[in-house]
Amino acid sequence: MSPVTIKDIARALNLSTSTVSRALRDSSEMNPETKKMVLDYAQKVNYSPNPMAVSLRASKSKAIGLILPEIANAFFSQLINGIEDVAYAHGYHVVISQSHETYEREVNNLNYLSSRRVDGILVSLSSLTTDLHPFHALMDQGMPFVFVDRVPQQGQVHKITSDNFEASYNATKHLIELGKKRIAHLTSPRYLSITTERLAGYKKALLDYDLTFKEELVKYFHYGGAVAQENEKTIHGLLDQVQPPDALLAASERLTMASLEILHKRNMRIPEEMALVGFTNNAVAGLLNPPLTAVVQPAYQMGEQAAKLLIELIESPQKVNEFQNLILPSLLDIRSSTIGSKPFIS
Amino acid sequence: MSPVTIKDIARALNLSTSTVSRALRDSSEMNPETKKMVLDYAQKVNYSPNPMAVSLRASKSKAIGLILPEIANAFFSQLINGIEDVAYAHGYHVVISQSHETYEREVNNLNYLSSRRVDGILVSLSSLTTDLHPFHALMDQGMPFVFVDRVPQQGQVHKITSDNFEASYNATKHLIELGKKRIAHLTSPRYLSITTERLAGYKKALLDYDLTFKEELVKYFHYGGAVAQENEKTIHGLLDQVQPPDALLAASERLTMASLEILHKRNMRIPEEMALVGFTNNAVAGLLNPPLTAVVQPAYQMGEQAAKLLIELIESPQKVNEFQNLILPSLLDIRSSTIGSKPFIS
DNA sequence: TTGTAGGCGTTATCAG
DNA sequence: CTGATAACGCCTACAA
Repeated sequence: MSPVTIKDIARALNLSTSTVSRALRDSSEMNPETKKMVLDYAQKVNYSPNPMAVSLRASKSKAIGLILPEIANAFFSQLINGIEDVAYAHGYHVVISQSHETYEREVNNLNYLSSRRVDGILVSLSSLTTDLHPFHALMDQGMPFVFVDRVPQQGQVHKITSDNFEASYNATKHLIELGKKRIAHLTSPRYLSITTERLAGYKKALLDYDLTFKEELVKYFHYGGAVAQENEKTIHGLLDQVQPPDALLAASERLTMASLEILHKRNMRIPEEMALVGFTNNAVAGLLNPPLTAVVQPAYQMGEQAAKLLIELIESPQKVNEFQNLILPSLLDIRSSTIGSKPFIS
Repeated sequence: MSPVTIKDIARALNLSTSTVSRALRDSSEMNPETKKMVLDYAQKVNYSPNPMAVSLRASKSKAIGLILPEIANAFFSQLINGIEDVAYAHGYHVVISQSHETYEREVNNLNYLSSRRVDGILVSLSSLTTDLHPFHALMDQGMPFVFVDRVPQQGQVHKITSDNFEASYNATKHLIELGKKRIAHLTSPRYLSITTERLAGYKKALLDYDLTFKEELVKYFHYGGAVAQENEKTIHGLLDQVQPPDALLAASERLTMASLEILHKRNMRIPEEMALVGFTNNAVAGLLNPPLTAVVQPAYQMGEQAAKLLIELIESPQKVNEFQNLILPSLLDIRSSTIGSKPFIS
């Protein structure tokens, strides 16, 4: 009924628990026949070691913590996918927690995970995080950390990101080459790394193509698009400016969809009146009205790499003696919301 | 550096570990002053109990396992959301694993979770699962189980589902009332509960409105829509029949999107030539081309209820002496893919 | 009211 | 080559 233990096996085979343990750990310093006997019996009774006992003994939980803004989002769920696959393959399980884009919950989760004694933590920062002290406090205590996608702007940490500068540069360039002159950029709060990098790519493209950067065409969304009211107010405000934009570059899933929705409501012709490029990993971008030109981040691969690095950090910290900073390329999927082969009629 | 233990506190305060333990557990059988002293000190040094030790002692892991087909899917990620929130609030963490719609990986995950000594398991079955023996074997050993959404067709188990019959009935009725006569149903393999129930709702609506059920208008997808090749072959086949349908009712996220994509490719007018209703929790259903009439399941609530029930089962099994079978209502979001207020031009 | 001792399951060290 | 012992951190009879 209750799980078989080493003690049970020892009793059944008239051996000591140490011998059984040795056999199970496949030690070479023992009689091969004894070993075989133990292994066979263990197999027969379907023995599997109690992970809590192993963990207690080794002071390792074989668990990694994950803190991210939200789960129900194409980018993050693909990211989890990559993380889970790698973690699982290495015998780790993943404890997921969501910050819901608030700093308070993020710190709560951090405390929860450390009290859970996870062996390492993966983080994608909330849009409201400015103070990294709680993270550094844990790092100083030796907890391995890897940041993914939304990483700290400064400080020595391990990070896995996608090439936000390049992605944003290419998206902007694409719009410019289509003749757009007043390209607006809708993005997350300033203090996020992704914001800075995407903004920089956007600016550089303008510069390279002799368009002047206009501050009034950049809108920062405090909640990164998570609050519908803020989205509507700001986007309508942008479109109602005296000199409205002729194209939008939205820097997040939610901002992209909010923009599209508002363009629909205003019955604007896309891309003639207003072109739209958005960062999104949603699989149905091509089925939207109109099919959406999208910046697609390599979410699954980012998850894989992040988990891989974290597990290396956990298992052989000395091997990784420099701070890693891996940058994976994004894709620009060009569709009708910019090239407009199919007219959108509302 | 290393975490504070009860022993550390005992030493610092010149007490025995049992006294410290008692204070921490807020025992009444002790000197209030001693208790206060311990509590204050524990607070000061930021003591938190080692969960592995607690788990080993109590033989409870405070973890629940979750097996589902995939994470990167709007329905399942919302489901996880609900589960996580409830679990977290009760001090449990969730170990997620994906079957990727195969039976083999599902059984692997089951074994992994039980070797991990999770306190209970939540399952949404893969589309290929027919043999429930591995589940029942574990149940017989006392492992609490709750099934969600894709639940076993027979056998005494706890289940949380949405009202598939009603949802499907209403969707079909909606199509009939719009004048559709040849409504096709695209669905998962026959042995899934959701398939049977959705098929039954579909049939009943036809019956109630004097339309005859035609076997050739029902298509079962072995992989539940996960394999693009099967999707295309089957859907094109359906549309190429001598008497093609005039409406589609797709019973899963992937089948819905695959259908829409193929209708696009064939330049069909939706809903005039072909109406489409699909089961999907994708937030952007309203931004699709055309905006999609969707059956939306209460994924978050299903997750909450499932986690709540499982935790009850774990913590007070005697309280739940009957098999629960909770059925939550779905929503039908009616949009242009059926009522066609906005023409779709390709 | 507090302390001692033993055990949860495992493994490493040290004897034999 | 095998066995006894102790320890990981916590809790709880039982003893004082």
